[in-house]
Parts: sequence; structure tokens; C-alpha cells
Amino acid sequence: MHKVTIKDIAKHANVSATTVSNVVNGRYKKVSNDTIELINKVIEELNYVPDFSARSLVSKRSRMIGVIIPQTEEHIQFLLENPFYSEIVSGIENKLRSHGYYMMLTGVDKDTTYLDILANWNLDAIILMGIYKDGLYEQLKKVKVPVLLIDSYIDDEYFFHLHIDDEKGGYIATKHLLDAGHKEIALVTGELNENGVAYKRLMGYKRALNEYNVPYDESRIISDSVSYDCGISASEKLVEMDGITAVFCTADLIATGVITGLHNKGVKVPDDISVIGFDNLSIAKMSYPALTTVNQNIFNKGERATETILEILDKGILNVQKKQLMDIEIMERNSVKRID
Amino acid sequence: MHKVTIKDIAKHANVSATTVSNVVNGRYKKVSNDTIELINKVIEELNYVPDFSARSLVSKRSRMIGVIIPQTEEHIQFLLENPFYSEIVSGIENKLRSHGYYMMLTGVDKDTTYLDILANWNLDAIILMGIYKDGLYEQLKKVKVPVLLIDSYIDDEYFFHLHIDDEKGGYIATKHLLDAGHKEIALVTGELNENGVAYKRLMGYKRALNEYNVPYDESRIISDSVSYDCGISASEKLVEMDGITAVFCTADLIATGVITGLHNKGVKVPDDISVIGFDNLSIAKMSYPALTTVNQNIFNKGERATETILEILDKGILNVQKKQLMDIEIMERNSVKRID
DNA sequence: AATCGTAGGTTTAACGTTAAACTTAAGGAG
DNA sequence: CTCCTTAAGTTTAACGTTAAACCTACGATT
Repeated sequence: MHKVTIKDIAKHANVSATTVSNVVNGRYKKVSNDTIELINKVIEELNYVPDFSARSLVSKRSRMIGVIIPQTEEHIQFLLENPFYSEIVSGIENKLRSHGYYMMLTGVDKDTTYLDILANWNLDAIILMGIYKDGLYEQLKKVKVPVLLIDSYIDDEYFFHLHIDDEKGGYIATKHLLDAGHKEIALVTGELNENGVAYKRLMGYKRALNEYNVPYDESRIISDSVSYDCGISASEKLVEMDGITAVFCTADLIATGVITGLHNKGVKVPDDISVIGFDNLSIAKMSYPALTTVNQNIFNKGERATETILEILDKGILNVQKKQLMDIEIMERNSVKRID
Repeated sequence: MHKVTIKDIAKHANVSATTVSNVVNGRYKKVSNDTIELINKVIEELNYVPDFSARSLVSKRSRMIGVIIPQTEEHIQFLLENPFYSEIVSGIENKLRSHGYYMMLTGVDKDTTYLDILANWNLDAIILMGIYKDGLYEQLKKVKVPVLLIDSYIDDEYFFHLHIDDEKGGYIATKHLLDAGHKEIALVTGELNENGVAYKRLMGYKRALNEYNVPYDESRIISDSVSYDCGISASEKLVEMDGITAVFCTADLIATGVITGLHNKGVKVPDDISVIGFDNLSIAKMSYPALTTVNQNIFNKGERATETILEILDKGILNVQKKQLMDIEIMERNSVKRID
């Protein structure tokens, strides 16, 4: 009981394999209507499905896109447990699927030589989120496949970029607090890396403070990593800071931890301390109080990433804009209180 | 500048392609140490990476596992935005990766003939979550690939199953409330399908009530779908139910919605109404009050699924247990109050 | 001296598909 | 009546890898 191949169809329909291939791939100009009909009937009867490995071997295309998510040492489960990644992947997958493409999803750990693999699955393109150290980018350039970087400030003309304006995000978040009358604003953030989003958001924070003539005080910056638990532990430091009336968390995941942590210490949000987040994760509306945050439409970002990839695959690498910016805006909920 | 193939390595090392293949695949018994060393050197120099399509074509194995997540019409973004799925996928991916396997992740919508595709990527196995209608299971059986069903009560010897005891889960959750003195207990659940987990959990609920001589009242069952928003809307109905002191939500996602919804109506959790959830999602600890729930270790469930798959691939389809049960237990937090 | 086993290879064909080059018959233009 | 074009195919080779069958030289065994 062997696998049904194109040759079986050819034999049953009394035509050549090429003709079957032409029908399967919609090259109808080369085949008569009668033959098309006949072949389709035989395909149906014999339950033929083309073999993607064979197809990919000869055509050098797989209709498969590689999606890479960062993973840190400490948080094995980081990969998809961060809702940011799962939401964006969700957007990517949906769009890919609706266009007949498939997704290979993988994390990267330290000793991953994954690019080897990614390179040789004949992936049509790669979407990479977050930032990476070591020679990863150099390796990626060796692969002759288009690469789209999401949320990376690596300055390299080779890559395609999809972004929000993180500096502006930091600015409007801080401005939102300033406009609500706050002057003593702490900032809780993940790792500060010059090529990462957190750093840019910090820059925006500084610019807003400056614009409002509020002095920047480095002792009010808490930098750890992007997680709920780090939000919890940050809250302990916050309680000990004198005079704080508001906190800007550069990620919703941190913000939810901060809120819970403050709560546990008997500090009321937003009555005692206001909190603003960043991202507008689906969990932002679930916290209590519901989180005011900077909305980036994450699912849509995933869709947009896929659209860009599809455009590149369609028009060629040279005819697509290298850099794309997405809009952001404040999403007001209940975690920020006006003071005077 | 063509792709480096096994033949290039062979030429440079002055050996046959087969010998290179043997080295690449670790069949060292057939090659002398000197040759192994030489070949490895050449591979390094020329930056050779095997082509997976070619390999898969001849070997009928891809080292790739297909993971399928359900998707409903109403919630396009359902796929990974449900933390349950993202956590389990995270567990699957991590384990796969650490064993040198890859993951193809996809949703299914109504008009997906995805099995065609899944069948012909030469996937080594398929992991399927949730339940599906139509002929999907019959189609899956045609594919000659091992299939592991997570959380499905489809009764078919063909498939491998990974489960928790959902009836017991429903039972211990309800018992937890009963033991805390509650007698008037509503239940909020997703779609009730005989082959799904929600139905079993409902059965457990009934058994517990029965054991404690509390009459079962169908008007206290609210069935919608598994989402935060449905939790919100369920809360409106709950407020109108007379005498309710506790609610069992058969999913944490619903429970968080219920808590927020009740809150908005001025009902205090757990002071006025106690809430217990199911799953122990990572967001369970983020709600306020933190959610008491039935803990199934989701990430670990994903890992376990992968382990089973790897075992099947290793030992053959006949030498692995068809059904596996995972443990559950109550995870106490702050959303349930003892009353007397 | 003949035989055998084994280490260390090589050669060949096959996996399923497609791209490129080739074939044939019929119809229309001149 | 001949030449040209076109529709509707066919044939052949190639994609990169591996499994199976085959080969050879050398040392050990009888």
C-alpha cells in the first residue's frame, strides 16, 4: 500500500506526469479542458496529495515561513508564555494560513545552531522577534532568505524591519502621567539594551520629563527583566521610594506584577500610586484596576509582518520598503488617577 | 554561487557521497577515524548543512511534528491568544527542540483541508488539541502518522490520548466549595460537547453536589464559550441568580471575566461570592483576588505530550500506552471564602 | 595455500516533483 | 501547396540525500 504519487495519477489518466503536475499547479494553458477534468477526477478518486518535500527539493520553495522567538536562560517557558509573543504569533499564523503558507515556530537557546536548520528547510522567509547577541545576525545574512526583524533596532540595511516608534511610546506614556499632574514618576523596565525597545522607551521617558522641566533621577529607574515576577519584586523597591505618585512600566507584564505587588503591600492603585503600562496585552484589561497602557495592536502587528513577508515573496526583495512603522496610542483604563 | 551539497564535500575530501552521508549521520562504524576527521574539516570549511527536503524525501521522515490548535468562527484570534494553548505549545516546543525536532504550528478553520498538507510534509507525528467536528478524525486516520489527542474524549483505539481526569477535576473543585460551606453553587462553562472536557467537569460537579445532598438545579448552569468576555457577560446573569454564594468556572479564562464582571457590578469576590476556576493558567495568579483553581500543570502537559510522541517514534506505535492521565490538584489562592 | 571475516569504502538506483527541451497534429496565411 | 503558429502534450534530466548492493585489501584461521 504505497503512497499515491503523481505517476499513479498519470498512469490512470493516461497522460504524462508533467501534465498532471501542470493541472495540480494550475498551469491550465498547457492542458485541454477535457484532460483537466479527467485528471482532477482521478486525483479525487485516488486521494492524491502532492509531496511537499519533493516539491521543495526541486523548486527551492517550501511555502513555509520560520518564526523565531527569543528565549532566556532563566525563563525556560518564556517562549510563548509571554502573551506578547503568543498574540503576535497568532496574528502571523492566521495571515499565513489564509494565504496557504505554513509556519515553523521555534525558540532559540544559547547553543542553538538553528540557522543551519532554518536555512535548510528551504524556508521561504524568516521572522525574528526581539534581539539577540553573538553572531546571530551575521549568520542570518548568510542564509539567502529574506529576514524580517520585529522590534529590533539593529541598524543593518540587509534586514526588513517592523516597528512601532518606541521612543514616542515612552514619551506619550510619560506625558500622559505628567498631564494628569504627576511629577514624581518611577520607571520599571526590562533589560536595557541599546538595540532593544526598552532603551528607546526610556529615552522617551527622559524627553517627556525634560519637556515638563521635571529632573531626571536615575535612582527611580528599576531595570530587571520582562515578567510578572519582576513586577512583583519591583513593587517592593517602589514602596521604599520617597514621594512617588506614578510608575511607568515599559511592559504590561511588568505592570500587572507591580499592581499586584503594590496591592499586597497595602498600596492602592491608582489612589496612592498610578500605573501605566506598555503593549496593551489582552491581559491588560483583566487586571484590577484595568490597566491604562500604550496600545500597540499586537495581533495586527503579526498580520502586518506576514503581509510584508508575502509582499517580499511576491515582488522580490528589492521592491519592498525596508522599514515599516506602526501606530500607537494611549489606551485609557483605570490605573491612572488625575492629581492636582 | 550554488548551494553546498554533500557532493561538494565528497569531491573536496576525495571520498564518495555515501561516506560523507555516513559521517553526517553518525554512522561512524563504516568510516575510519582519519576520514571522519577530514570530512568534518571540509564540512566546517565549506559551511555545509544537509538539505532537509531531500533527506525527508528519501527517508520519509522529517523530524517535524505538526501541532494543531482549534479555532472557532467567532474568535479569529483564538488560536494562541488563549493562554491555555500558548502554554501547552510552549511546553511542546521546548521539549521538541531539546530533542532536535521541529514544530509546524497551525490552526484549523472550517474549510481547511489541512490534513492534506499535514500528511504530505512527511510529518513524523501530529498533536491535536481540543475537539473537532465533521470527518476530521476519519481523515486523520487515513494519514499513516501517529496522532496524539490532547483533551479529547473521542473513543477510538487508533489515537493516542493525553488527559487529565476532568470528571474528577469538576468533582474536587465543587467539593472544595462545598467543604468551605457553600451550598448554592452556580457553574459557568464553555460549550458542552459530550466529547469535550467541559461536559466531564459538569459531571464531576453533579457528583459532588449529589454526594453532599445538594440538589442539582439546571437553571444555575451558564454555558457559553471559553473566553474572558463570556465570563463578563455570565457575571450579569449571576448577579440575578438568587442566593448564589459561589461559582465554579470550568476555565480560568472565564473565571477572570466573571471576577471582573462581578466587581463592576459592585459584588465582592470572595466576600459576597466565591469563585473557583480550572486550569491554573499563568494569569490565574494575576487576577484580583488571585484565583483559587484546579491546577493542571499545562506547560508540563505539553512536555509530556512531546515525550509520548518521541517514545512512539522510538519504540513504534504498538509499544506505547495509548492512554495517559496526568495529575491534578486544588491550587488555593484568595478567591474562595469559607462560610458557615 | 586456500578460505574467511572485516574494515572501509564505492556504485547505483531511488525518493516525488518540476523545468526545459522537444514532438506532433491541426488550422490559417500567403 | 507550403510554411508558420499554436495547442496540447511527452521525454529527459535534475534537485540532494540515502539505502542496498557490491568491491577490495589485509590479517587471521584452518
